[in-house]
Amino acid sequence: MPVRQVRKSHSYHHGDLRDALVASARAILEREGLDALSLRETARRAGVSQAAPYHHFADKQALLAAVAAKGFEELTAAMQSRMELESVPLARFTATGVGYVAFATRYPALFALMFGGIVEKLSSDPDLLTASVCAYNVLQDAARHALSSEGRSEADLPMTSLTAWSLVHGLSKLILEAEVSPANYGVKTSEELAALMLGKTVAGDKLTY
Amino acid sequence: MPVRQVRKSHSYHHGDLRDALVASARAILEREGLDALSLRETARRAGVSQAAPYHHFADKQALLAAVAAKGFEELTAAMQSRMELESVPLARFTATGVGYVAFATRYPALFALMFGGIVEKLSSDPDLLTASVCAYNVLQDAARHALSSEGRSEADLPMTSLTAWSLVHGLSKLILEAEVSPANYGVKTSEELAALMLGKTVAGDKLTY
DNA sequence: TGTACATCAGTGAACGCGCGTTCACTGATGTAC
DNA sequence: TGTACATCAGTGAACGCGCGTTCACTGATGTAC
Repeated sequence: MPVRQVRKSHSYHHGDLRDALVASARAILEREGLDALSLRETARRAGVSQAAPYHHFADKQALLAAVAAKGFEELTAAMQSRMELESVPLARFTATGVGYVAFATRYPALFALMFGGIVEKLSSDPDLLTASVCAYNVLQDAARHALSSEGRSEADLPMTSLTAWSLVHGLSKLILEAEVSPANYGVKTSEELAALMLGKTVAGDKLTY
Repeated sequence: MPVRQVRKSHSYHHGDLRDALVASARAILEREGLDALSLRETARRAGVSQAAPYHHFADKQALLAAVAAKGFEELTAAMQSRMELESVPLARFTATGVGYVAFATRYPALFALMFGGIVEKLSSDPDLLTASVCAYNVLQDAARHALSSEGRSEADLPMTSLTAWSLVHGLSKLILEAEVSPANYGVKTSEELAALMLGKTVAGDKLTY
């Protein structure tokens, strides 16, 4: 006997409305953008009345926080899966960056929600905080291994991580918001551009920052 | 005889409402943030009826575009004034980056307006396009001189500029939106953090990207 | 096994809100004669 | 120099809109007995 009822059709109760609302919000984000993301529209998409979400989220901000947390989980997975394609520490490190840019440019509105200052609860929502810290840790762990494989001091870790994060975060935002186009740099996709840029910061198998 | 009437008090006509509206919008941005920036509130602050702005701007977007254009002019000035404090090409280059971060973190909401995808007319408003291109040119010119002073090929210019831009843009956004704090890196201000980061990408008087 | 009942996830109507924009208007200005 | 008039930057009331949120409610569910 399942603890949680799963999607019984024609039932008065929904089954798993919370997840469905997060999914609806996500769908609106990707199809219509951030401006179109309202609680009412989210409820509409989930086939439920406008008041229903209040049984699962305290307010709109709480829904947004849940969507953002989901985004950070996916970002973590995107970075990890790229990293696992490589074996050399330095290549694994740059792969996390390529994964970051690939995720950002594939889900622009979600990325904007995660980093655009829209979610006010960043630090107060524990799930969201955890998810975002996890994502950062992927990058930082990869940086740690890269540094140690080059015999460099662990004292460099914070700045090396911050520099890498700035590079990929900045590139992502510039592609999304400042009309930077991979085509202007002789490549087709944003991940190729990220790989190209990160490659320039590596000289003779050595990390330059 | 002045072509344009300047601020006659108690006059029915305002004198220079267009500039006053841009200034009001700017003030709202800095004090209350982007969410509080409405056409009505802007008119209120300028001491004028809610319909008055329509004699100077086609719609809200046009006002936003004007504010953003002003922002790019100030960003250009901020980068230039930093650069002019230095004489060595490489130092002048990194100085533009420090100026960029200083501007971004001093005027967070304005910076968000300039780069947050809020202004839809980025490419269609010629003043805005010009202003943003000017800002980019400061950075690119500094990069060109830095490269040439090191005897490197001008072919590297696009990627070097993009890398520098990504670094400073990313750092700015991370400070503003991801709770990155200069204090965690042993410095007090965001410009010190920028200088520290950019310094790490320079090894033995050589640019590493 | 059957029934009473507490629980709680839904409903749908309503609230007040500030917004962007439009409209017919009016007062001030500068200019042609 | 004085006056008629075109121009245009203002006014203030009104429009419709979708929003977040609240409310009393109702139907479905699981459980104690």
